[in-house]
Amino acid sequence: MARLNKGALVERAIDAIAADGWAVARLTHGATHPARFTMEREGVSHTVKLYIWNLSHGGKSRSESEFRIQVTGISGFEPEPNGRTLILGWSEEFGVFAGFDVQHRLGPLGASPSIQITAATLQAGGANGAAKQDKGRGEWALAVRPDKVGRYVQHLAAAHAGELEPILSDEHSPAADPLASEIAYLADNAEFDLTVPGETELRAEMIAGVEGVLAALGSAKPEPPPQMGHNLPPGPIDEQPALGPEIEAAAQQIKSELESDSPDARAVGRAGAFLAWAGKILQIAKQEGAKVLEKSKDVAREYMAKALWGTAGTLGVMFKEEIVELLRHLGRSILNWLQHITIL
DNA sequence: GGATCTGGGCAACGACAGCA
DNA sequence: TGCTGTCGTTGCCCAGATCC
Repeated sequence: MARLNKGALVERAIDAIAADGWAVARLTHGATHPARFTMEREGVSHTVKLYIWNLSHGGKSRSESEFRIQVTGISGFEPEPNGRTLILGWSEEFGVFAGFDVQHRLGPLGASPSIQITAATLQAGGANGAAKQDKGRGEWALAVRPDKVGRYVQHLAAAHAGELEPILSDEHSPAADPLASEIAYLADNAEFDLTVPGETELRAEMIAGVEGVLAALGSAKPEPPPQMGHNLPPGPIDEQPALGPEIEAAAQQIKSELESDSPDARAVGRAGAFLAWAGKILQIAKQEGAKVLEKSKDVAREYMAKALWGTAGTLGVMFKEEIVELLRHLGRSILNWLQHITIL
């Protein structure tokens, strides 16, 4: 089986992440190993350390199903501080990456240690997008198709806890949105210190963002259905907004927490993750609506002039266009705040 | 500048140990 | 006994050094 040199292996992984919509900036170049890079998307940024080798069969004396990476050239794995650390193997044969959990590989290495994964896992990963294999002691090895690698990095901890749903869920799920995912991750996993300098300024920024959302919601009540004419669109324009009450409730909850003396950062984070995701869904609704409306430029112009859009059959949303940006901006503010108060 | 040599890195392979 | 993980050996490949 053809194998790739180190530079090509790093390139393969970075290309996969970039193809998923992440802006990748390399911090190391060529065949430097481990490679380091940053990946940024929609206000979410990760610094990543990448260890990667070719995935090869275990040998003639081994089970046919056994594949592995052989860890050479390093004396041990060093996790990226405040970032993600990937241990990958690339299989040209299966067209998937094998991913191993650095948290289980932090001890001293042998002379040429290997980490195994089965052909069945690799095959399932190629077929389904991702697959997991229980290696015991709470460790999960993964097989991840290149188009899912970006999502894998985003949900690294959950994936190696055996949860594939965030990697495999569809593009409308919260897990598919980096901003909502990162906020939710911090809300559920980080420890916070509200006494750090600068917290009050960031909190004030969030309150302003929440008030902006609430104000926009107040002025985005459904308008009377437009007259149906030969050039007016049919469909959801006359439907009631489905996400409006939930967005308003979440925004009010955040506002209430932030105005208290000791806000619950987890509650703010969870509500904030929902609002960020709601913004994403509205954005998708807008884009899908635009696709539909491409067939009639007159209709599209009229729609956009009213700054309204809708999605038939999914959410039935109908909002002013500015709400998308207000929700996403608020999401970024909440992420910034959570990161600021996270105890390292 | 091109050909050849050399050493290091790494993948391939196999032996062995531990464990269920 | 079979499976899995670790370790050592072998040989290939590549980059740098050297020579013509």
